[in-house]
Formats: sequence, structure tokens, C-alpha cells
Amino acid sequence: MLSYTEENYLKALLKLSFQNEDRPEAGTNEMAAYLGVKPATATDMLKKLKEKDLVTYKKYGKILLTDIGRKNGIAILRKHRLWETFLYEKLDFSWDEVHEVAEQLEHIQSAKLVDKLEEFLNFPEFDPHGDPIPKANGDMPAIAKTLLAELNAGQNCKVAAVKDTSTLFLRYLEKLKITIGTKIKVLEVIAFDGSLNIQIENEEPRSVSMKFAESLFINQLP
Amino acid sequence: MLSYTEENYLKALLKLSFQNEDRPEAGTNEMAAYLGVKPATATDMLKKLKEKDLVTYKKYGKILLTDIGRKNGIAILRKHRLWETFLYEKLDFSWDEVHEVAEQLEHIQSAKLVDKLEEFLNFPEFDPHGDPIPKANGDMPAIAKTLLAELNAGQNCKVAAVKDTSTLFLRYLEKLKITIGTKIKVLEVIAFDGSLNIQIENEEPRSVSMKFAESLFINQLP
DNA sequence: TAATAAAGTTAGATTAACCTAACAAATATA
DNA sequence: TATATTTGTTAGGTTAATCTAACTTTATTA
Repeated sequence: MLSYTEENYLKALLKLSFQNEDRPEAGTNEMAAYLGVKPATATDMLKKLKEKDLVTYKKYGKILLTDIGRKNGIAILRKHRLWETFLYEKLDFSWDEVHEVAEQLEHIQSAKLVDKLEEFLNFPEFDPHGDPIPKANGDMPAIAKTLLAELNAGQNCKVAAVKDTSTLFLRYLEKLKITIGTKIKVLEVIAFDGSLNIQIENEEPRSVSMKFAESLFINQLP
Repeated sequence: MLSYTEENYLKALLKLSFQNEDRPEAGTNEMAAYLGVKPATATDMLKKLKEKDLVTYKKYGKILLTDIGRKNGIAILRKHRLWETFLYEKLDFSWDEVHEVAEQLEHIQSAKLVDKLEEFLNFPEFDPHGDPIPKANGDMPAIAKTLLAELNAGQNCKVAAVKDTSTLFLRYLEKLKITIGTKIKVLEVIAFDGSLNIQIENEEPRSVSMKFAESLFINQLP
């Protein structure tokens, strides 16, 4: 049985490994920063996780999840995303409110609860932020990894997921009436500052910054 | 903010105060036994709770909840019973499975979550065991406190709640097709051993033990 | 009421998760 | 490549919640 804290370390490592697709390992400071603890604390915990065969760890080396560690991390991510979906769909929580509560709910221990919750929600594939929900066996739908910023003028796409899940960004999206699935057409790319002119569904064209375009994952449309 | 453990002590004290209607206070050993810790541990924690003004406590004296302590305890009970209702009604958990998971869920911190959950469940008054669910303001429907064992031959009643929530008892009730609201008629009281002959709804009459009759709270019917 | 039993407390340890401060290794840069 | 910077580790300490063992107070009973 893993402690609340151990679970958080595994989840952090998993998230960091997604963030750098080609580099699935992380460093001590990186993990500490992500978890809001001091590096010394992370060192201690990583040694402990190594003892439990959940991560590979060597002094001054990079950290990787073992297969068991990965399996556990994915189970937590699954719970997190199912709870987010529940909060959003059944309890009318907004996009930016779900995360904080799901951080707590993801640590509830009950295999039956997770599976029943999934069934109750009708086996959703994606959470409210568009991130894929792992199945009970650990399978996970492919992650969209094209950013809006990578498109050229004239191309069409559908919003697949948010890269930035900060409240500020999510509120801004709400204001622009952008949710998962919203269609966007790129009208023009401004070379000067990387900003885009886009058309959201059939609304009036508007401009968004490069920072904005780098925060949205999309699926291209023909 | 209360710790997980502090919350459990408050809830325990509240539960013990319900168990002895006329004696709302508890002793150190009693609490320790209830919580599964050693008396020395309970002593330490009670001192801490006293510092926080959640209980009244004096060396070698009985323990009582303060108003603040009671308020907090009721908030936890509210969460516990709402989650039990959710598990039972929405996720198809059985009578005897809900408690364990609700023990974990009751510690999730989010006022919005509790209130939204209550709304989602349609403001239930009683949990799956028939126990009253406190409202957001702390109000609580009256508790049925007549036992089936107190009735005489010829009297009718409706099952209001279970006094014993052990798996063994709940499973037995299921077998007898007794749930909250089931009508029972007392046909005969056997003076020898306190057992009863009863009719459950319109089933064949059957005998139940005194122990059984002392484990069910009922509301009398005319 | 004196002896015994039950209930409750204290002191001193332990464990998990955290910290600070000082140090060591690895990496980047002048 | 020597030095500076970044990254990571170690040692020693803190806090919350637990324990055991010894002790004290209160309650029961012979």
C-alpha cells in the first residue's frame, strides 16, 4: 500500500515524463519544484521509492519510473481524471475548479469505486481538459500533441486538450467560448510576434497571442 | 484546518454521544478503543483538541464536545452520510460496502463539493442505513430510537434505521428482504427468550431473536 | 474502609514527511 | 581546462501521530 505522499511522487514523475515526450526521466530538483518540497526532501523520498522498486534512482542520476511505478502512477491518473469528469459533468463544477478537489479524491482507495465511477460516467475517454483517461488495464487513448501554434494560415482544427490548465487560461477560454471539440480556423499567422488571427466556430475573427496558441492542443481537420 | 486524525476524534466523540443519549460525554479508553489506538495516544490528542477549543477536557475527567467541536463533527457526519448515499444509490454499492469507502471520502475538503453532492442526490434526509443526514446548517431530522424489541404483539411498524451496521447483520437483513421502510407486524413475543414472531410485509411469519429485535430501529404505525 | 481493579497519564521512543545548512558532484562557460 | 554555476546529497533537526512501560488517580468491591 502506498502513502498519499508516495502516490504524489509517482504521479509527478509520470506527468513530467509526459511533458518531455522524448525524455521520460526527471531530476531531483525538477521533482521537488513540481511537488512544492525542498530537494533534500525529494532525495529522501526517491531513495524510499527505489527501495520499493517503484523508480530507478542512482546518486546524481536521473529518475525513471519502473514498470510497477508506472502502473501505479497511471492508476492514480485514472482516478484523478475520472473524478474530474464526475465533478464537471455531474456536479456542475467549472473547468478550473475540478483539479483541486480531484487532487484529494484521487487518493481514495477502492478498486470497486473507480470502476463503478467509470461505469456511472459511461466510460469517458477524455477528462474535461481533454486529457485521455487511462482504462482499468492501463491503456490510454493517444494524446493530441499538435499545438495550435504549429498550424499555418488556412488550416482547420478541433480543440483536443489544454496544455496550460491554469485558472487564468481556463477562464479566458470560457470567455472565448472555447471548450474541447470547438472548431477553429487559422486565418493568418503574424510572423512578427507569432500571434494568430483565428475564427472560433462561426464567430467574428479575432487575434490571439503566440502564448495562447502554444497552450492549446488540437487535432487537425481536412 | 483540522487534520484527518483530528476529524476522526471529533466524529468518534459525536458518535459516542449519540450512542448514549443521556450521557453525551466519553472517556479516554472508550475513545481509544473506538478509534483503534492506545489510551496514551488518545490522551495526547485530547489535550491537543482542548487547546483548539474543540473539546472540554480535564485530567481524569470525562470528555465533551464544545459547540465548535460539535459543529465540526456534524459537518463530517454530513459528508459521511451523503457519500454513503451516493455510493448506494448511484454506484450500486451494497448496504454493507458503503461505510469503509465513506470513511475516506468524508475527509475531502471542499464546501462546494458537499453541497453540490447533496443537490445531486436530491437532498436526501436519510442515508442507506436509515440514519439522518445533517443539513448544511447543522440541523438533523429526528432519530428514530424505538427498537423493534420494544413492541408488543399486534403492533405494526416500519423499519427506520439499523442500530447494528455490521456486515453480518446487514447481510442477514438482505436475506430477509428487509430494507429501510419495510413494514413489519409483531405477531407474538416469546417471554422465555425475548424472541419475536413477525410478519415482514406480506411474507410468511417467521421468528427472529431478541438480539435481532434489539438491532433495528423502527417507527410505530397505527 | 482498605484492597483491588479499572481508567487515565506521563515519559521516552519511533516513523513519515518535512526542513535548513553545509557540502559534493556534474555541467556550463569564460 | 579551470572556474563558476547548477544540481543533488548528507547530516542533523522538527512535528504529528503513534507506541510501550511505568506510574497515578478514580471507582468498585469484599
